[in-house]
Amino acid sequence: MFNIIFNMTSEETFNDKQIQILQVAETLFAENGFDRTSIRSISKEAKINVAMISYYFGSKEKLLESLVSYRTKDLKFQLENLSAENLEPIDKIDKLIELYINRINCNKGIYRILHFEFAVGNNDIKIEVLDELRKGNLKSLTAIIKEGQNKGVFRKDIIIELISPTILGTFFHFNMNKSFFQNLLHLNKEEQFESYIKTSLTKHIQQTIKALLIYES
Amino acid sequence: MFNIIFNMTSEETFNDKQIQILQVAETLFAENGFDRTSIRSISKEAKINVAMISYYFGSKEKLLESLVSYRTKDLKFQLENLSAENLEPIDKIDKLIELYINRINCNKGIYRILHFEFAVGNNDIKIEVLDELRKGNLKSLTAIIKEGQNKGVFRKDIIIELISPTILGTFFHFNMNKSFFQNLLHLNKEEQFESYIKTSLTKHIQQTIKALLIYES
DNA sequence: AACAAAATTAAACAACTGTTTAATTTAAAC
DNA sequence: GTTTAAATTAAACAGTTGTTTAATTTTGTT
Repeated sequence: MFNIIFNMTSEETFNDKQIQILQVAETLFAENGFDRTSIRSISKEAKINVAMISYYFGSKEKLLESLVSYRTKDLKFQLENLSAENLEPIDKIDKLIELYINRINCNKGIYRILHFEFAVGNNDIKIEVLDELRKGNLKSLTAIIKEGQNKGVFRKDIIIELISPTILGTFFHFNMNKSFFQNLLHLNKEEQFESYIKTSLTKHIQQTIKALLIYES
Repeated sequence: MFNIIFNMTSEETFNDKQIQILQVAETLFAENGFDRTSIRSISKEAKINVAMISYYFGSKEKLLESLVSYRTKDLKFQLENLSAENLEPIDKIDKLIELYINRINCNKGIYRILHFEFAVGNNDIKIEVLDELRKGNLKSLTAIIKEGQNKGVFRKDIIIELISPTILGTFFHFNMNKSFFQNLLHLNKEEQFESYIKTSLTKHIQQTIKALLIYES
């Protein structure tokens, strides 16, 4: 009857209606979380019938999976170019951190969702795309740090695996306690908060990582 | 009739039944998240009637609030004592980080809950206890850093507000991507993972913060 | 124009949600 | 033992949830 193929694992192409739904879902999931977002609110916001979501995606969870693969499609190759660039290792670190933050900041929605929905004991939802992405990131970072170590600029007793938790952890923690820090740092307006991330927070993280890499105790 | 005072802001004392409920709630909230945990499942696990939760705590959200204040009671005082201790600022930083991690690690449940439930745009749930806790933490940290700055040990252009996001963010990010790091660092057994946190991760964070505080660029 | 497939709809469904009710049992005080 | 308040219960309540049905409209093909 309604012969829709739900598991289009290799190459998913979404039509206009599906993309419309995905965009609304992204906004609402990011705003309220997966559980607190009803498919009725999605359908209402997207101005489509509730049944269309089941019709197109199969279920609410499948909708989330589709959303993830829709948004993390081209993300993978972003960092690889950087480590190949003709820059000093320390400047590469600066650029890498800036790239990280900018990238995540521009795709707040999906990263917020990922951060939440896949970190809980939410083992029902498993996405291997995410694992590949993380491993790719680690590889690029390792290349840069090894280069710096060979040049004698970076210390050699660094646990490289713990660098990105510090970068990303700091950023996410700051974002996730947004209202607290808005209040604390008097960043009431959205643009102020955004600006603070792009300048002070980015600089803080760069400073931190560089200090860790260079400082001799 | 059922004259129970729900807003016992200053001094809340819980009876055995309430503590029993709180403990079960903590486990289930941490395992499945706040939304995915029904009060029926709590009541079933705690072997009490559903109505008892409303009876004792007022509502599901109030239960969560009670849980938070129940678990974060004495952290505040531990930190306050630390900054008053007779130690060099740099050793206080070490101790503070160790205290943080140990504390959070021993109370995984509640911190996992906090991390998730209050980070989303979950503005319905507002807990002033949490805000006080964070501000208290910041105050203790500020005291230590200021002391170090006055002694000429720490640099003066540090944004103190961004220190604890780095400490906590790193720790949480590591924990929330547990399975990834277990795989990456070959910490398959639980005790190995725990041990890694207590040694390598703690050391990494201490090293990072100290480097940031001391390093002259 | 006629037909079939796809898209869209309103309504129903069944299960679950947090909370409240009113009745009953337990405990404490006198 | 009686009285009174607290604790506990099963049941009902009112709402929401994700999903499915079956009917209707739209679209594309011949």
